[in-house]
Amino acid sequence: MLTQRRADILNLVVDEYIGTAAPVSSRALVDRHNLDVSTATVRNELAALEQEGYITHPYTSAGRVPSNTGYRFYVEQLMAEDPVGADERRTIEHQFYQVPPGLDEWLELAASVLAAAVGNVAVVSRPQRPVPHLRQAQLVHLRPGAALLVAVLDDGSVQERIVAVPEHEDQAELLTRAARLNDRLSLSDSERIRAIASQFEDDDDHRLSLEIGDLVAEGASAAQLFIDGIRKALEQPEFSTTDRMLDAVEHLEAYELRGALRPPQSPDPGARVLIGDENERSWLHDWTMVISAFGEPGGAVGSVAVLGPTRMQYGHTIPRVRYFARLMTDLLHELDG
Amino acid sequence: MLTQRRADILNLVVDEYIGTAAPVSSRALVDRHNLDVSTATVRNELAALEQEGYITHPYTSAGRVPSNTGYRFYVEQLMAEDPVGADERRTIEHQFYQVPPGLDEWLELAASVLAAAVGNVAVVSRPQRPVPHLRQAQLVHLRPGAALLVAVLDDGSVQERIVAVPEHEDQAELLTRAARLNDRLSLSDSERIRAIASQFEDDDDHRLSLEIGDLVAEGASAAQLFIDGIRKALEQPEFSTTDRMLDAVEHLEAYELRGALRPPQSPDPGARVLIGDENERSWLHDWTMVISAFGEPGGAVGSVAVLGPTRMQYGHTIPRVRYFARLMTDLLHELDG
DNA sequence: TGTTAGCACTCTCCCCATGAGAGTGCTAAT
DNA sequence: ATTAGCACTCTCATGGGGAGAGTGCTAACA
Repeated sequence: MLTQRRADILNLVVDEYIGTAAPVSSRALVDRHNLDVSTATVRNELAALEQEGYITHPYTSAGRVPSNTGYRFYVEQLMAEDPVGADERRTIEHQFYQVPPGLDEWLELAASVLAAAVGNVAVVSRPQRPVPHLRQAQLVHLRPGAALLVAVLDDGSVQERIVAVPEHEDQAELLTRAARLNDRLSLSDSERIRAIASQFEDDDDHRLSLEIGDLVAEGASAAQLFIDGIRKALEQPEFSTTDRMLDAVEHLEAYELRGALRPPQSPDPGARVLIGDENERSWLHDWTMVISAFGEPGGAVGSVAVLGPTRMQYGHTIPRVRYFARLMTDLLHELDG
Repeated sequence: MLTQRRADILNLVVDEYIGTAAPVSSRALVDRHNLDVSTATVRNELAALEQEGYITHPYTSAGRVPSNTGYRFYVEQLMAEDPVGADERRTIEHQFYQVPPGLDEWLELAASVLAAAVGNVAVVSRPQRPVPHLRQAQLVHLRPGAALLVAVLDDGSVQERIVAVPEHEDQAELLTRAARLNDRLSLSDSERIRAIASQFEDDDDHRLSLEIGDLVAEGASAAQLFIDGIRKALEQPEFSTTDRMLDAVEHLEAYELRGALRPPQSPDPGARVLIGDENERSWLHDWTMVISAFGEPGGAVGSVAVLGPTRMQYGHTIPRVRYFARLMTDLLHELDG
């Protein structure tokens, strides 16, 4: 366990480093926070903190830089949170009421506003149920023999696919067919739908049921993502060389991020912080991800996340991620009436 | 008009510069293409070409670099096209048959394969009609008083929105209502729908018609884009400084690209080439865009485009953009049966 | 008149030495 | 336990110098 003074110094080191992105010297600590000890004493403490693994040296005689362990300790014990003030809340919420109400619009706006608030990449995923159920299927006649199958799921997402239908059936007949299918399949998940499919005597009903089952299953896998703030994040000194920037650009795409966000099972009131290699994906080993879930337990659940260098304004970012998750939960409620 | 020899030399300069990204010297031209004149003669010709604006000097004594005028002349008169060979065709087309048939899948694959083929950014837009018409609308009951309005347009796109419905109506009643609306609105464009809306006596029918009109109008504005190859493009020496790379990253997003691609009115058999400031958008002044349209005249039309530095392998890129546009047209046919 | 050899001149780019500056670690004194 | 002092280390910015690449010009040549 750290002595009080060491903890205080560690706190200052992390704060300072987060602010300046430059290794922190004993002199800087003493001068800028009028400690009543000398630089030599601070140096001794710094050496001790390094011994215990909370900070490191980039080279022999530069200042100190927090290690991942240091950040972890900072986040758990030291950090002063910078809460979202009433004014800030108002400004943010105001923006949501200026946009036509709609889930996608709000999710996109959330990513954009959050990114601006924390100066890093923000990612918001469209909420979905872990196991979506069919609400209604529809067949839209395209031409003889082909129709667009549209499935609306209970998390509000819409999946579509072109399917074959009997040559002679027109839109009216397709409506009857869709009604028949809905009667049997509505409110079932993909497993159930596939099971029921085999009970249809009509070959086409059977085949279409399987297609519907596929669509419902697809709805579970591909959450739509809203991403913003890439440019801002890349401006930070961590990406001052083109190769680092290239690596970042390569991974900051929906496809990769979807994997990193992995659908949450239920909303949680706090925010998880994954520092460096605490994240499984190796491309994130120089990144920190602050992530929270929103939505109703048992209902559709989405994620709000911020990605940035491990040198991140934790005290600022974490409350904001938490706040946005709560805000999205509230907005979701509003949509549900 | 350029003398034959000057044109030949310009051709070599552009070829060489495209290949090496380094200013081209008189020595390089003579050595690598065993010209039967001396470097001094070549230098005279280069000076003349510079006089006429086809090439420039980065500084007094470096080699020559093509100007935009030079590229333009090259593309129109000099360039040797590198046609898409039978093998290459086979390899590419094979990939499309390995993927489950579906418009979105194919568009995404096209962006990816094209990007790989030309080593630059590829953008493919989902085809849409200039003035889309409603094919069918559907109301999916969500909870008392609210439903998901789903509109399928005649270019196959699906738009959705949550709308208010009378409190007491259940799914069955919504079906009847939707049928009634479809009867009147189906096959109309947004203008027409709005006009018809006012003819409904029922207030809710009126309001819902307007909502449907909105959805159809939205379908015209926001073409979905498939983008790939950013990383590859950014690896080129044109983006060797972080600020240039940042600028590129900032603009290579769906939002910006949508503007640059502007929906084509009809497919054209060739490919347009916009070099540097031939493109209106100022952020593209260091870029070249090769763009072609695909689809049916009078039907849904999309774009295939490649974006890269003005120093681009035109002879390689242009035939491939043309080829992919044709390929997408064919695949579209296939989907239409 | 077009072509060429020769040469001075220009500009970049890499290398390296240099020195200032920042910061530490250690020792000895308090 | 703290501190002053100091030697030592490492980075980074600066600038000089030289090699190299390439041009433009001139004068000779076919």
